Amino acid sequence: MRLTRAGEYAVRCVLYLSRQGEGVLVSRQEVATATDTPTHFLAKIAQQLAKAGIIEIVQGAKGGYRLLRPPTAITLLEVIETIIGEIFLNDCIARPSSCRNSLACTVHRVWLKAREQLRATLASVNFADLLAEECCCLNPLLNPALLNSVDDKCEDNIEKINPRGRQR
Amino acid sequence: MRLTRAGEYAVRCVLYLSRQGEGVLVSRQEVATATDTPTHFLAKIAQQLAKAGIIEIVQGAKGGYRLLRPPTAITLLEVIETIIGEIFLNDCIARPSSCRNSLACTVHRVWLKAREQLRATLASVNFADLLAEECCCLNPLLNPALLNSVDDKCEDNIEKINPRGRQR
DNA sequence: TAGATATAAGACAAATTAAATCTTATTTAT
DNA sequence: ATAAATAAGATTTAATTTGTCTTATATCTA
Repeated sequence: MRLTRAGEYAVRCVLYLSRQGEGVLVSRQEVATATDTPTHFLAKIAQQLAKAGIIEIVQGAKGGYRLLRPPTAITLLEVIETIIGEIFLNDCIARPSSCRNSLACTVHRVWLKAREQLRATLASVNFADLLAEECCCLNPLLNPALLNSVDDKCEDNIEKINPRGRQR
Repeated sequence: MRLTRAGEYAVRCVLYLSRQGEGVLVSRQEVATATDTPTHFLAKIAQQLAKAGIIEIVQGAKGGYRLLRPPTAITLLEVIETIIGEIFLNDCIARPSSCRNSLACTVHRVWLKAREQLRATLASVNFADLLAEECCCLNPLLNPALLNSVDDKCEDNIEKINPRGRQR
């Protein structure tokens, strides 16, 4: 029950392109190096992002990728679902035909709420928001707008999970 | 990004035991048949539930499983995390050492919120709640308490996902 | 106490999914 | 034309999930 690595790579890719600016052409090689993504894997991810109208792929020598929209117009949910498909959380909701037992069906209502909440949270953040801080764990100058929209116990949680701090 | 089948089976198992009542001994065979779970797979799941103090396993002839607590004292989150482990949603939060790129780290804050919301939603429902209705898709007599605690657009969503209705 | 019946525990195998790589083809700048 | 870049998809590798099997142990009943 977690985001796949392909999803993580896609987020990094769009974030990197957002930092360079809308419409700026960046080579695949540069993106791959900067985001620590295997080049050929990035190619596949980029193709999906292009199909979704998030980036444009420029072929040929001096080719590369460029963001097609302003970072404010791209949500985290959109990028993630472009790669891993619509989020459903459980089979019972995703493929109702797989649910042959009425007992299992009893939990539908809860899963639907959980799913909608999760999607709403991811949809509430765009890439300009994400760009506003280098890293939420290290940067002491937190963006107030972001603080409002998300859990303000972030530091505590990160501390709890990883007491030694994040490594580069 | 979804609940595993083992998790689904665990929910069905605890739900079935809840229906029989706290402390009532039910054979593994009966649970397996009723919940449509492979017997040996159920055995493994039951062992985890037992370790977590949710059920008791009685060995020997006339053995089986029994619920150790009232259904009101068992949450959906507890059963699910007993089987699939603590919910983290993404690697970056689960294993901070896997996050070598500060770009990826920027999304930590959002994932933490999403994760806490999801866990809170699953923790807000106990097995007495779940037992209150046979199946949220079919039973017209919905439990008002449940309706308050979860998304009231359930029917619409289910309709949207599966227009032909749920099959047995 | 012996035999039957049930679960315990964990090894093992199959299936599925995810991740990464590789190859051939195509596109474009120079 | 050539070089440099991506396209597309086949293939491989790895990880995870699911399911099965075997041997051991416990308990009821006769």
